[in-house]
Amino acid sequence: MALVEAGLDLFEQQGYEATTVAEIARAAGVTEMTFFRYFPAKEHLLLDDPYDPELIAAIGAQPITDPPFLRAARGIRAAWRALPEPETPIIRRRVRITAQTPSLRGAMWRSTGNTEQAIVARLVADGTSPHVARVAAASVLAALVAGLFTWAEDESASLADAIERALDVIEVAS
Amino acid sequence: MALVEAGLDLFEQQGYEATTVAEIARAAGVTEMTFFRYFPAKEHLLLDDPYDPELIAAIGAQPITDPPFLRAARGIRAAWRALPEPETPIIRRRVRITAQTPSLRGAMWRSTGNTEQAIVARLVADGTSPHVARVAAASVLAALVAGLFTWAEDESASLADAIERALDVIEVAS
DNA sequence: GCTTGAATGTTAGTCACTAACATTCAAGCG
DNA sequence: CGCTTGAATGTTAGTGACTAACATTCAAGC
Repeated sequence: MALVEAGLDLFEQQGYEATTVAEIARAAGVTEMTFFRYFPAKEHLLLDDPYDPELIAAIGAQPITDPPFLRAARGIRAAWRALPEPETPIIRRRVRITAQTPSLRGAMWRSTGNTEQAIVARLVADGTSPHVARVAAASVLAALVAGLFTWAEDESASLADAIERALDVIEVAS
Repeated sequence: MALVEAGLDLFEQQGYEATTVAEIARAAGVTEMTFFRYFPAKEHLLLDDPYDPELIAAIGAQPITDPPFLRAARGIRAAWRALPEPETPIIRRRVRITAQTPSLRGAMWRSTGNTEQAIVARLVADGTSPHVARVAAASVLAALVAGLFTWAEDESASLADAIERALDVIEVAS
């Protein structure tokens, strides 16, 4: 989509906040109104939601004898290992812009809400108490996001490696 | 401050998004402009930033032989144990509204950015690599926030206990 | 050729937030 | 006691994200 192209270019040149939706629309040869028909908000040019179903399944497949926090971390690890490396160049640009823009970091966190809910539901269904599940889900997702952000800024790393290394940090007991 | 009172009341009655800054100002007998002189944004009625210095010191005091993730978690635990229980009723109302409003959850995450930076800096100064430090800080803070949210909705718990229980979840190796 | 439906445009409005300028009013000083 | 000054507040006008109602274009498909 031309809007994504235009948006990424402008964000990189001028910064996210300094770039106007009208500007992006104009650069894509289209009206502001049209922008909002494709994306519900400016931030959705950059935020895409990921692979929930695989993630949840992988968490469910962890040995139930492990504590919930470890099941969540190892589930995410397994799910990412199984995933094909996606078209990283665009993703990297998006994540990099997100990592550098405070308001987008917040938006990203908000947008992982669904994933968080899903992980909590999975853990609770396996017998974990809700408040434990919430902490485990939030904390593991935070690690994942931190890994993503680091990856975006470090040109040399592969996505899969970055995620694995992030999970290593929190799986202290492994 | 009358604005905080008015804001909390209105948010609880109508929800955060449905409440207008002008409304809050009017309820406090003041102008919209005045609101923005006291708070840089609507969300700052609810978000206050906490006890960074104590936190950082406590993390620095952990035995350097522990992995960074554990040092961060145990530092936060120690810092909170040492803190007096603050005027919880208002804090609980604020956190509850925040927990229930997606955009505020995002804002909260963004506003912990400073704390996160500070923790990262402390860990890095103690010899941890930046990317490991980032993951540890993000993940531990996520657990803390999740604990806060759970506490806000569970009338029976004490703040300190809620935090301790949240940290228990991620300190699997303890 | 005509109809219909999807994509796009237009206009007008709301709300958060900013900037420039004006007003009030209560010390504090000569 | 009048004057000055400075802080708190108000006024006006604007920008930018986003919404809603309505109009237009235009390319199938009959």
